[in-house]
Amino acid sequence: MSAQITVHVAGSERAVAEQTTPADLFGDDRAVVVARVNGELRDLSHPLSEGDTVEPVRIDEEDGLNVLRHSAAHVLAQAVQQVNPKAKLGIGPPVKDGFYYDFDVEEPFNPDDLKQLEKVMQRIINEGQTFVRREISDDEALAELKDEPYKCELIGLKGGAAGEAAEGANVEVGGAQLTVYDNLRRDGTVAWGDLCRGPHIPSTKLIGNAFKLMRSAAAYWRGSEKNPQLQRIYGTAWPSKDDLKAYLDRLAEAEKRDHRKLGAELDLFSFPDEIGSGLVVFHPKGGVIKREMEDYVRRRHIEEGFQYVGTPHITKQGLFETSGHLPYYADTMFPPMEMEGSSYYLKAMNCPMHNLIFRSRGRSYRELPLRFFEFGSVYRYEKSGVVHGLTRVRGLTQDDSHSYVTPEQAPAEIKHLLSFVLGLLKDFGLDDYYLELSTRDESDKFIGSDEQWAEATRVLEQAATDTGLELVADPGGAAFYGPKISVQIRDAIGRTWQMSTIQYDFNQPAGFELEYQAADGSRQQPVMIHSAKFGSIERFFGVLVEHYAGAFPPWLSPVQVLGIPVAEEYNGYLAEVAARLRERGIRVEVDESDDRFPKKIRNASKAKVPFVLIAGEDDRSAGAVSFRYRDGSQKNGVPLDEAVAEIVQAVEARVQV
RNA sequence: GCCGCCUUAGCUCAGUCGGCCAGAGCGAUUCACUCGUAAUGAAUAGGUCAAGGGUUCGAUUCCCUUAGGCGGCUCCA
Repeated sequence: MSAQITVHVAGSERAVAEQTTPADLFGDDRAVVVARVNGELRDLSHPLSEGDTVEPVRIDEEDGLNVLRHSAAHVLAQAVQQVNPKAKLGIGPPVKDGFYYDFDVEEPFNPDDLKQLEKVMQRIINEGQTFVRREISDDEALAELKDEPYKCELIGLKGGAAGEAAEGANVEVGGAQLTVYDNLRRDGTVAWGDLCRGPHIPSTKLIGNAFKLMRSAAAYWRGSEKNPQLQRIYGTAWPSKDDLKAYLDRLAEAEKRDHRKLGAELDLFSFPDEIGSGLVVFHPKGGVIKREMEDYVRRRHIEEGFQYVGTPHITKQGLFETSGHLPYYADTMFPPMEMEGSSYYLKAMNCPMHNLIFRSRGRSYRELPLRFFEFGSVYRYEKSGVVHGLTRVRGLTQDDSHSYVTPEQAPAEIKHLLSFVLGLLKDFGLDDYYLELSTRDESDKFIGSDEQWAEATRVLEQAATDTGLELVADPGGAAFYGPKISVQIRDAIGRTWQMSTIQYDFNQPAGFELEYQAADGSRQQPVMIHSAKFGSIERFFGVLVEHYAGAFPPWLSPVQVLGIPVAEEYNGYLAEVAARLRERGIRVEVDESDDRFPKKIRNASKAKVPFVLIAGEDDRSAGAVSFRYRDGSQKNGVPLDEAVAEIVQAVEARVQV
């Protein structure tokens, strides 16, 4: 009988034999894949020491899923090197919903390769190989991995630098002690090994058949454009086949909401090649939605004390020199047009022009806060590979505003803007978002003094914290002239997009020598606060399409009411109904086509019209209509007055139906 | 911008291992049907197979270039 040690297991003390492992404690439960020992994740085979606190980690909790996916990434790498021994390993961390592994290979992977690799992976998984940890010195590792140049590079960077080496690199070389994980076959022979911090699941068997390779893509080594590109394979792995299926179903569902697909199906907008990449045209139905959005937001701005202004789409170069933009953004602006001895740029930001409006005459402290607002169309040369539907375009319209305030007024103005922004998002039914605070880092692209930055950041952070919303730090993400708060919203397939922004700017007022006369007669420099509520009307539009899956609330719906006669005989009656609705400002159409009744219902359904009004003999003789709602439910024989009131009410209240 | 994949009718997609007139469904148009809750039937029109160049007796098919799209990476005022 060996010596006893005392460990804390899931809250209670237990005396166990020396060399006891978490596997001994939790081995009966196959869902336990690793252990948390004194707060650190460990393999189930990790021998416990006196006084250790140990907890089981299940495969379906976050840490467990990450370990499962990381192990699946190892199996992928093993499969790749089995098929192509010349493939060099990059890194292979778990990511949201899956994992990836980067490889340096002569030929990029194609979809058939992925199918083949899945088969090889399945064989490895079925073999039930075990992951065995082995400590190794730096020199031994460099010798053992002499054919893996990327791993050797990581060894050189390990420790403090590993976190910066690449996103995910610290799963390979975590702390001071390097470790290798060997995959052992049932007979004890080593099938494969990889430099890795671990931990891993005990056996490849646990991956089961609940994994799938999703896609391949190139990725820069250690995330830098200057480095060579490796070939990345993305995969997903889940505790069970059902979980995998649920995930794939979720992806398919999200794809149906994709605004690019719905935009074409619902005839909202398109991107004609003839115009150019990233340049959208709104069709009449999309135009209705866009106009409703703009009308509402314009009205709200005016209610909040903004003055509507207008500025041109192009400007001479000097303006962007004064604003300080040109040195930073010239390469993301469309190249200039030469005319009459001047260089004219397409506008990429509105603020300099608003500054000129401010500067057009003397300003008094009594005018502050002075708030300018417009729908400003800007053009940005987005790289060809990043243009994406309505969410990343080259021509966009910002609902852009600039508040000119005294430094003392800034905190209140920021609070005012933030609550205005969040109120607007709520009016549009958006709720899946978080706040991000973008600040400066050590880079020299940021201008202004440390004190100015600290003050601006403090003011923004306070306002953001006061909302009580989730706040994520984004160091280095600030504009060159000042920090910003942004609202990040999630799209149908989980990508997040920056929408509203509020930026604190002490630099442009200096560049433009903006000033106002204070009460004591002195001349003072205002602070300007940039804010965009939708951010970009195009992007906001795209997010709305996905948020509602095309089934817009009535106030935004291109067609709010569609009348469907049971037979041609009732076209006239429905035309009268439509006229009454139209008097109340409702967008209403009557389907007088030759289609048969069920076909008309189907078309209305596909068009996601919020209110379908049906009329046949029963309805006409009663002076009524029958409602058919989007969910297929019915309300028959509704008297006309009531029907009109219900529809008008729903539109005015901006509710979803 | 980089890497990979893709581009056939308005839309979704077959097809051509290089060979007569390139197909379907939906949509559109016309005709018939007048119908009570997600597809009535028939006919017709619609394609320089993304564009340009090359190889070939012959290219929508193979090669190159360009444009556009998709998925990532990098970037994102």
